[in-house]
Amino acid sequence: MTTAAPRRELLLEAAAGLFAARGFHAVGIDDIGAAAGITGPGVYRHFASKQALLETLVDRTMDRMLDAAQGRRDLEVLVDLHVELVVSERALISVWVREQRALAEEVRRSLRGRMRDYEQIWRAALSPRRPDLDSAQLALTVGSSLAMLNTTSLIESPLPPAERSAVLRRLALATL
Amino acid sequence: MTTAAPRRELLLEAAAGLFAARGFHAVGIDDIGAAAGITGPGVYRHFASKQALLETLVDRTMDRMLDAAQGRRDLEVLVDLHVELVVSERALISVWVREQRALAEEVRRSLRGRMRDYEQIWRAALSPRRPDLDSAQLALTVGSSLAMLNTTSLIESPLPPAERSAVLRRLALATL
DNA sequence: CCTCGATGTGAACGCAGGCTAACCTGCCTG
DNA sequence: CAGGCAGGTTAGCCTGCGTTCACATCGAGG
Repeated sequence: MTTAAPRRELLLEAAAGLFAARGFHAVGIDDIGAAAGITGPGVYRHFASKQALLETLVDRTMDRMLDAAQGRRDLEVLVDLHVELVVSERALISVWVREQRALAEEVRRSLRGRMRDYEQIWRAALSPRRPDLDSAQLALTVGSSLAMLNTTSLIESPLPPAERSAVLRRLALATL
Repeated sequence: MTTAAPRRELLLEAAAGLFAARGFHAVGIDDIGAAAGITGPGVYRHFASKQALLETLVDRTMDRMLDAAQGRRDLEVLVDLHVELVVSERALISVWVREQRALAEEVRRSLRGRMRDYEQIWRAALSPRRPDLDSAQLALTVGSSLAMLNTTSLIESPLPPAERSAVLRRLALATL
């Protein structure tokens, strides 16, 4: 039924859910293992450490953002792609947004670099539309818009996903 | 010069700065004490626990939001007040936004209730301007706008504070 | 003075929790 | 069929850290 999924993937899903719900530090290795159907120490057959699990999650999320946006020049397409990611992968986004501080400094640096690349794609798509903004204002605007999408996706709402997406899209375009 | 401030206030300031920079769990009691000029155990002369420190910080932030907004009916005034708070108290906002999960469930519940009150004030000010939105859309819009202000205030930017405020204000009004 | 409460200190306790060690099992392969 | 790697298990180590304890200091009143 559910899982032809190899254990490693199960662990990543379990960890994403738990980290999103309770926060990295509040989740124990035993919790993660149990949620994936094994005991705590078994996790170390698949990941070198609890931190490595978090790194993998955050890295993958960043990969997905960059892969999707790579080469796109149309701002509305970029918004749609980001909205799509953000509503369909709430747990990953939550972890990505809130738990970066739990990473080693070196990993965070590389991550910030890649995030800069991502924002650069957005800025390039935005700047022709907004000749009124200088580069610092452009950067802050893009950063805000993304921050809004990321954190808004975590808000509970009775609206069905399709309508949520529509609202998010409208809000993002309004800020841009 | 610096400190006629009683120790208790020093501790709160120190804790706010440290929690904002490193996160609640990554900060030790000894760090907090040291940053306020005493040793770790000395903290317990002023607060019952590390959690109590966090509670006080978060509670105060919520108080300030509610007090400022109480009775206001003009949306632009509400935006200005929030922007003002958010740019002048980055550490408090950072803690308030990111560390609520570290609180006991009971405290979080009460906090969510007060946050609902705060958003209710915003919704009341927004709804006459946006008859096109139903109540769920209104709620999500307000939530997004606030989420954007809160998290954007944490973004590093070369812009001077006054200009940052102006950008934030413009962005918030654009979403509303 | 003497005491007493407020405030701080160094030492130590206890426990949670990440991680390692030692061992078992079963499947795949030569 | 033998052997070995992949992937689990249980028990336990060990460190970090929040918290408590017993004791100093010191300014204020009686």
